[in-house]
Amino acid sequence: MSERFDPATADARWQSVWDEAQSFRADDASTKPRSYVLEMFPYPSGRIHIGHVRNYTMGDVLARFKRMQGFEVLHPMGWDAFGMPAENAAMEKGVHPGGWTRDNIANMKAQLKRLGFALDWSREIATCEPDYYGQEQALFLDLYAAGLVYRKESAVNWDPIDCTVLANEQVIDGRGWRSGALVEKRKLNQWFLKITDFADELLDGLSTLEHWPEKVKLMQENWIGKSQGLQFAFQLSNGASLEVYTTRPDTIFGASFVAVAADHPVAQAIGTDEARDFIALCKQGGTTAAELETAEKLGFDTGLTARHPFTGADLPVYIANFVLMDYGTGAIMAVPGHDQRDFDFATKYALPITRVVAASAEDAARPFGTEAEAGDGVLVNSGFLDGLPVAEAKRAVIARAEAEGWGEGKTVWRLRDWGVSRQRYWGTPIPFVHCEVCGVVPVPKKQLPVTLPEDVDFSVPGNPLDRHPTWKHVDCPQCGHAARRETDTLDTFVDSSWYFLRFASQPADRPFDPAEIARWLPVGQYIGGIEHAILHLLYARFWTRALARIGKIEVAEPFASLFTQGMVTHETYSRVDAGNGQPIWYAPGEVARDGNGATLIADGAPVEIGRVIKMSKSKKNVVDPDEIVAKYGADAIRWFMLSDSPPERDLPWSEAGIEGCGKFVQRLWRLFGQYDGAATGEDKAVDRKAHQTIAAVAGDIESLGFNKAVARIYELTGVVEKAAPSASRSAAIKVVLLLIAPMMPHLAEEAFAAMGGAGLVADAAWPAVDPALLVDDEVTIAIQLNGKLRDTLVAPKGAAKDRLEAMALANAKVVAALDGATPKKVIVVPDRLVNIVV
RNA sequence: GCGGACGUGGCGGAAUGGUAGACGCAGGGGACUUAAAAUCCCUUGAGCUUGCUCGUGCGGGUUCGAGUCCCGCCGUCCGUACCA
Repeated sequence: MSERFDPATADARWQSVWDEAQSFRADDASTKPRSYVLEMFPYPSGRIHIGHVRNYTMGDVLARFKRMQGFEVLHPMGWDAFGMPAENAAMEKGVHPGGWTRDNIANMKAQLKRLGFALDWSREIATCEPDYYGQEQALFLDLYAAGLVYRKESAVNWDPIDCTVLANEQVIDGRGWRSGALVEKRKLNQWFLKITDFADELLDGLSTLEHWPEKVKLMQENWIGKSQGLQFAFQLSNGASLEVYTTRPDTIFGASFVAVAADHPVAQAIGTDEARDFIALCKQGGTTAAELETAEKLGFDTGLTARHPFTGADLPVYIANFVLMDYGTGAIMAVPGHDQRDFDFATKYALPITRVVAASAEDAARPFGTEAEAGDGVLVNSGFLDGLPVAEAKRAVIARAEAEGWGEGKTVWRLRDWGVSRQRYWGTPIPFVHCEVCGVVPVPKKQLPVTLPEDVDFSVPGNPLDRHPTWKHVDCPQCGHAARRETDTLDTFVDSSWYFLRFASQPADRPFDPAEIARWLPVGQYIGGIEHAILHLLYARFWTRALARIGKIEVAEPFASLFTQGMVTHETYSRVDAGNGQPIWYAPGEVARDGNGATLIADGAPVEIGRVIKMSKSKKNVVDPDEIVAKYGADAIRWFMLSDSPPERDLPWSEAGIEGCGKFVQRLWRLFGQYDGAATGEDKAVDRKAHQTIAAVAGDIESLGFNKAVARIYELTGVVEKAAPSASRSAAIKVVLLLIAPMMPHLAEEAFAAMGGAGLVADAAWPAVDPALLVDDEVTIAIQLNGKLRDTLVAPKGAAKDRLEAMALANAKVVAALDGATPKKVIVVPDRLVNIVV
């Protein structure tokens, strides 16, 4: 063997060996047990980011490990290729979104190949290609036929200068990012998917997802937001009635005003100039929840009153900017004492704040501080409800309302239907035609795909499809009259809601073959960022259930096991610009870093080391995976991605860290060079360590605890290095090679070949474990006095409690501490500790 | 605003309610070398009286025993429905 492992030649050599052998091609006809390992596919932004490397390395280790364990593994890769950045590039650089995207895909694919991922490239998908989005259009038509697609008015961010719809991301401090104009809400007729039809299923289904993180399930549960409440009608002073919904019917005696949303019919009907001005005021600003909820609470007194169903009091009716038309009925009864938004509003407009829930009946008159009290307690100042706990009072009010006929208990969901219309070019065209005679007409399936026109103009803001000279002019598929093609495209979340099905099966004439789907799905392990905890993962669950409901597939949940990985972060380097006081950021490559500080290479003067944050172009704290691979090899960067930080947490990138990984690659190479197949003699300690490590690492990989697996491999490596030559040692060297094979596959192949091994490590089996070698026969027992460690003793494993107690009581330190006294109590935990309480 | 998570040495972190700091990085000391690189060995939570005290964001609580469980704070991060 050569002295050093040379990734510059070895990496590419093994990558092409795997390619030619089609080592990672999933065989649909295989009789082996199957394992579908999937990482969230990337948006082709231009370059692979270190975060991608981390995500795909984790998936790769698992995929290779599953292969070693005898599974037929499906481990595919593709491109979430529609989206705004391509249009931005078109506007800024004058390139075509398609050309830009496809160039990026080519570059990023080459980058992924250099990292040696065990991917089945024969199943590669790009969502921007008609063979993918055409099938998506077919599925969309199926959902439409099943009544799960409809149109309704909905608000968007409108830039009044550019006359264009803005994404939330394009609204900065309430202004359009290019024009700087104050953004307003504008209503458009848009396409919706009936995800709310599945609210119950999506909620109940969470309990079947045993291998999902609890936090993600909890977030989805809260997002779906099932609540039981009371819907009831107030009689208004103008003779009309007003339906309101409340989740706190128990607090009804504390209602001091009623509020409606600005686009509620009651508000619209006021008709005075002042009311119109106020409603216009509510239209200012963007559509995000964060913006709506943090905006100053504003109200307009309509002059109407609403009669309280119990007290008969006349409550003022306000139009309020914090009431949402999309939730409940768009109107509320406001109880300032026990809801913070109502409290803020009542304080501002000097409305009464009444206590109706208190810790106890004696507490009924206690004044409020500066906040509402939303907590539990008993009802006070509430007539027939006095003394009841909150939950009972809720039931009592609902029962009374139903008995008297003015209201009913109702389940309401926070989840809203999914608006999928986007007024943009670079997305899946929505396959519909608007005909003056027939109305909205679906494009017949045989005319699919509806493809995007290539000749588009990005020189002015707005949707190029809308102003294209010919594309949108078509004949009605139904009556043949001149008609207009739908120019909205689908939300890119639709593209990512079924790609995992297309990976499993991709016939040319259908979206997928249900039989193949049944064989591969659900995905055994899905890995991606926590930022997708709600939207992407909920939409994908919804699509799967919707396709199941209409009989296309028989899968209920797409992802059996989910893992959310942390971000890759890096220190920031900056200096304050003397001129404008703004920081100037420097890239890691421009900076020389030692143990104490950092200096700018260009002038040798110090720069400030800032916080460790997510890598971002604006802060320049990015590193390019290609440069790292060129310098240290693919295995070193893969090893770094798995080391130290637990995979669900952030991983701070460091030069020192990657250098250490490069050194470890060489250290292993030297160890592998010491392999001697002819060595003889047994070394029980080495055997034991090797087998314990095999079992532990397998468990760690299975549970994606890569950092722990890495630590154990370091330990075993240290033990084997120090051991004297023996057959055990040689066997252990081979064990190390197989354990690191999923993580550092190039090194493993190169060393295996140099040892004279036959075949590929990529096809090797995971080493077998001898259970007899897993247990030690002696354990160290802690001796505690009052829970504090005083000494330890060595005892045979499984020693009886009274024997351990006797050994501990005979301990010199214990004898000294007791000084002849009898201990109050002795707690013995077998194989663990003896705690003597004095 | 709302929902969710996280917080342990100089740094990343380990620890079924049971010996806090495994393993790695960085630091200190040494070996090898003409020298350097590479490699190897030893050492490294803090304090002091050198065998004891204190130590897991802060304040309480439960327990024989709390990094771990409970209550209340503080800080940071993620999501918030048109970023992907």
